[in-house]
Amino acid sequence: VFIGRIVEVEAYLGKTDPASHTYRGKTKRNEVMFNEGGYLYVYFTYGMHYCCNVVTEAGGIGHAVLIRALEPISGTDKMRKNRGLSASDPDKLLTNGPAKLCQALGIDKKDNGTDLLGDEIFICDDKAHTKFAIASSPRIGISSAADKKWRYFIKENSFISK
DNA sequence: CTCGTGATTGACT
DNA sequence: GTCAATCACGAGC
Repeated sequence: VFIGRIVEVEAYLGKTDPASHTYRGKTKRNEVMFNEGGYLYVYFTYGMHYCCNVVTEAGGIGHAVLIRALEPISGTDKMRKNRGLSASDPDKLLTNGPAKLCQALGIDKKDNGTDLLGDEIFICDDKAHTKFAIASSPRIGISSAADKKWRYFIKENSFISK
């Protein structure tokens, strides 16, 4: 079992956001994003990578939050194995990027559409870590709407991607 | 250390 | 045919 703290995310706002997969409407690939909030949207990109998003808003809206980085808490040995890293590599290499964290957690196509209220993959409140500074910046790896600062991350956390 | 490029699937024009 | 919300690796400073 894996535990990780979410330390970096990006917002994708459907029809109002040219960089969103759902900007041009519903397709077979992005249909999960049009579910009601609480589902996991996993997409495949660049021929070799998976990235995971948490669907938000009501059904039919098409908004989601891309999980860009985690701070590994538990299960790091298994994550290291999934990533093909050696024991001497630092933990920050395990999950400091959207495709890396999916590989570390073993998330792929089969997890697309997973109900986050189930017992396989879920998000919970972090009671041990409530005080932190949140910073924002332009999103990474996109070519449109680059002026929108919709990437949010925990300031000075060493497990973010940049 | 930074920078440039190759890998390679799926959906849309 | 083109483009995409990326990463790893090798070359060169």
